[in-house]
Amino acid sequence: MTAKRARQPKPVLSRSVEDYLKAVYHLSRHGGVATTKDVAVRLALAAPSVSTMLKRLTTMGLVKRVPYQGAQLTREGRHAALKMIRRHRILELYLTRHLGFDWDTVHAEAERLEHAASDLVIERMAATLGNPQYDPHGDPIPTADGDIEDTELVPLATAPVGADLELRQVDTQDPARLRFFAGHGLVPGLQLTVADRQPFGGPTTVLLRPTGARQVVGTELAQVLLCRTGTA
Amino acid sequence: MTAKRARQPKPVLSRSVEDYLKAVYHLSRHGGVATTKDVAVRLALAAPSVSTMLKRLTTMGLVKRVPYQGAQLTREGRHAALKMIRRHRILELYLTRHLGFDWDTVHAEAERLEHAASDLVIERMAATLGNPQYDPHGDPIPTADGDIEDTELVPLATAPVGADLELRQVDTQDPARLRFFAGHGLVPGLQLTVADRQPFGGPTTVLLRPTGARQVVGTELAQVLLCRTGTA
DNA sequence: CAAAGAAATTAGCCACAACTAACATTACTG
DNA sequence: CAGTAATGTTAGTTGTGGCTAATTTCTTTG
Repeated sequence: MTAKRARQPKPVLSRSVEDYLKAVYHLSRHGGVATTKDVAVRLALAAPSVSTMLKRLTTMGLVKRVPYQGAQLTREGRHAALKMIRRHRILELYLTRHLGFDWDTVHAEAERLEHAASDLVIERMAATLGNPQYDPHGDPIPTADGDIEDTELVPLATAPVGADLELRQVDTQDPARLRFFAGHGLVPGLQLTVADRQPFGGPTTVLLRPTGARQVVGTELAQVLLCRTGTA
Repeated sequence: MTAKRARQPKPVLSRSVEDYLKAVYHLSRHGGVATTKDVAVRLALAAPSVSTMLKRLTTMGLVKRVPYQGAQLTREGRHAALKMIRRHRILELYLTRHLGFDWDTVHAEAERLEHAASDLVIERMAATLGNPQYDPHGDPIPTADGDIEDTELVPLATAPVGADLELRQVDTQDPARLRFFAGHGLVPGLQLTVADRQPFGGPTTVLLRPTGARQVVGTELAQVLLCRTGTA
C-alpha cells in the first residue's frame, strides 16, 4: 500500500459531479453548509435534481449531508473540488496570458475546458506560467496537492475610511462588471486609499495610489472588491 | 433567410455525435462507405450501439445510410466532421509547439479537448501558430469554413524503387510507432530516396536525403509513411 | 403555537447512449 | 447454389442525470 496516493485507482468523476463539488465547495467555504436551493441556483438546476445528486455524492463519500439541512464536502470531496478549482484558475490565467483573452471572458471558457484538460496539460500550462499563485481575478490557485491560501480580505464596501489598502481580489465573474473594473484600473494589485463613504449604504470614494485619481464605487460593486489592509 | 450561415440556430452536437461523425468521415473518406462494424471497432463500441446511432444521425440529416450497407456523411455532416478535425489538429499542433508535448502523446489529449474548446479558443490557437496547414503528423488542417487539402500521397510501401520522395504524412497514432519514427528521423518534410525493396512483402530500404543515412523499414510501417513524389 | 410559506424530498417520468441476446440479411465457400 | 460465417438490426435493459408534480419538513410569523 503506497502511503497516500492511489486510494481509489481512478473512479474518474463525471462532469456533473465535478460541477456539484465545486458548487458545494464555494457555498460552504466560509464555515456554513451548502443548501439544496443554493446549489440549484448556482448550477441553474431544479432542486430535486440537486437533492438526488447530493444523496449520490454522499454515498460516494464525497459529501457529508444532513437531510433538510445542507451539505459539506468530505476531505476527499474537498480535494477533488480544489483540483477542479486549480484547473479552472490555471486555465483562466493561461487564456489571458497566452491566448489573448480578456479577464471578463475567461470564466466561461475555463468552465468547459476544466473538465477536458488532463493533469498533464494543466501542469504544463502552470509551468509555462511560472507556477503562478493567483488567477486574473486575484483568486488564489490551489497547489497540485490541494492546499489553498486563505487570506483574510475585507470588502472595500466595509473598509474604514482612511485605510490604505491593496486590491487583492475581484469577486465576480460578470463580464459587464469586470469590464467596468478594468476600465477604471480596478484590478488586483492596485494600491488605494479609502477617501470617503456616504452613509446609508452609499458609495465609497477611493484614491488610486499611484496616480492619485479619485474613483467613486457603489456599494454593490464595492462588495466584490476584496482588499488587504496595511500597505503604506 | 441569411444565405448560408445559421441554417439551424445552434443544435450543438453531443460529444458522442461528434465522435461518430469523425469516425464516419475517416472511414468513408476514400470513396467508400462506413460500415457499422468499422465504426464500432474505431470507437470501441458494440455494433448495435452504432447501428442505432447511425439511424439517429440519419434522421438528424448528418448521415446518409443504406441499411445493411453502410453510411456516408451528408454535406452538413461532413462540415461538422471537418470542424472537429480542424479542432483536433490545431490542438495537436498547439500542444506540441507551445506546451512541450511529443507527437506521440498529443492525439489522446486532443481527443478530449476538441469537444470542450470553443471556436474562439481554437482560432486563437490557430492564429498563435500562424494559421498552420499541417498538424505534427503532416495531416492537413481543414480551414475554418471546412475546406481540406486532398493531395495524392503514396505509401512508402508501394513507392517504386529509385523514386525521390518527400515524406508528407505519418498515418498512425500509435505512440510506440510514432516514437520509433521520430527516433529515426522519419518525420514529415523528410526528403528520401527509395533504395531497395525486398520481394514478397519484404522491407523497403531508403536513403535519408540530407545525411545519406540508410534506413530499413518493414512493410507494416512503410504502409503508414505517406509520401509525395517528385522532389529532386 | 398554529398556520402559511419556503425549502427539501420522494415519486414517477424522459432522453441519451451504452449494453446483451435474439433475429435478419448479406457474403463467402465447399 | 446451399449452408455457414460474418455482419447488421431489433428488442429489451441499464445507468446517468435531468425534469415536474406531489408530499414532507422546517421556518417564520400573525
